[in-house]
Amino acid sequence: MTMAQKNVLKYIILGLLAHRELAGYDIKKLFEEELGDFWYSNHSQIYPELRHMEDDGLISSRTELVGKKLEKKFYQITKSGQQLLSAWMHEPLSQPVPTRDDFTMKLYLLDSAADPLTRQLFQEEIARHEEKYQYLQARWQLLFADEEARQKHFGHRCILQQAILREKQRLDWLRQELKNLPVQQ
Amino acid sequence: MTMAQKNVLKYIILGLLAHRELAGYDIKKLFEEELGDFWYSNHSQIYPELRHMEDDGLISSRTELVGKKLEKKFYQITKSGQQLLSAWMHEPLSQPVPTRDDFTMKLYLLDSAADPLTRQLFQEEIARHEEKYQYLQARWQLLFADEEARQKHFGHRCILQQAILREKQRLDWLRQELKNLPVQQ
DNA sequence: TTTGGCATGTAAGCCGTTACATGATTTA
DNA sequence: TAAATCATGTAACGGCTTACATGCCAAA
Repeated sequence: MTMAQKNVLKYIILGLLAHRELAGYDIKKLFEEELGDFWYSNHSQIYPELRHMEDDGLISSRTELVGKKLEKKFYQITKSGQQLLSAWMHEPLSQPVPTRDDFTMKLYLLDSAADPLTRQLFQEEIARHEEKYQYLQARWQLLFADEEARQKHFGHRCILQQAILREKQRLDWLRQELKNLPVQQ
Repeated sequence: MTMAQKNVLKYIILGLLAHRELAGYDIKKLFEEELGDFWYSNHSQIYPELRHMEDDGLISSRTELVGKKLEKKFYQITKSGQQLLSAWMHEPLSQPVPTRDDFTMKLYLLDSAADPLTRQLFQEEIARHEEKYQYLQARWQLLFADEEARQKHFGHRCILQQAILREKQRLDWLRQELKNLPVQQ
């Protein structure tokens, strides 16, 4: 009954192509550079998916020459693709999935707060999220420092801001818990 | 290089068995009732994994009769299993994976805050997280209402508390953003 | 001219979901 | 006695990762 993750990559690609035409490599780059914190797919998944979508008539393509021999294949969304994208955008959100986060699971499996591993685990998790927090803030500065940019790219601003807040909240909680751990000698 | 999620289920099972012996069905129940927000596996994955782990000598088993015919197979962790579990617990945490959350992706793909879909999306996401927030708080009341219980089950208390805070923070942010959306007529 | 990035592809395997399947036991 | 739950299993399939593979182009 749940349905869960039914080829979401397809809709992501449609959504990206709805803004402008892109080649497979461009999509790969978007995942690596701009979207990586929220969605990622390998090129080995992207290229076959694109051809499959073209077979289904959701997208069309044209080939452009880069240099003298290298061909770059740009894809455009079709009417049919736009309809499918719109249908997905209007579909109810799927149920939240388990976090499957290894820190969380290791923490759960610990017997007591006094276990030396506990402190180590918290410290490691803090370092991991501190790094991410810094990285996300740097991206915010880079992308949305000025008011003008904040007006454009509404969706992008939104999700980046939410990600930053999430990291901050998690760091606060982690540091609080670490402080309350029993001291070992 | 990344390694990421290398059969974590195996270690979860080892961690659970480190506390007490369990049958496959018990593990399934734990995922459904106690752990479902953080980890979940279907029984069709659990049972083959258990037999595989027994073949590898990580766990052993004994069979108990329920009623007159029904056999229940209890598994215990072995020395070898304890060693592997400990090694995993000491392993560095894996890198955070992309959220792959459909709300986040839909939001990113929206062109502007003025799109009627935006408001609808926020409202739906709020409802989704409100429900989860209520559910998690009910679980907290049920499990950790009294001080005594809070001392035991350290790990469980920790991750439940963090999950509640996470939902709360997300709800606050969602409501704030919704308030700031341009009004439509 | 060499190195790194551009550009696209195939294939194996793992993890997880869904569905199919069977039968016993307990509870209402 | 019927329905719900206990208890365990197999099989098909899809999504994602990893590895293998090829060749062109731009910049140092």
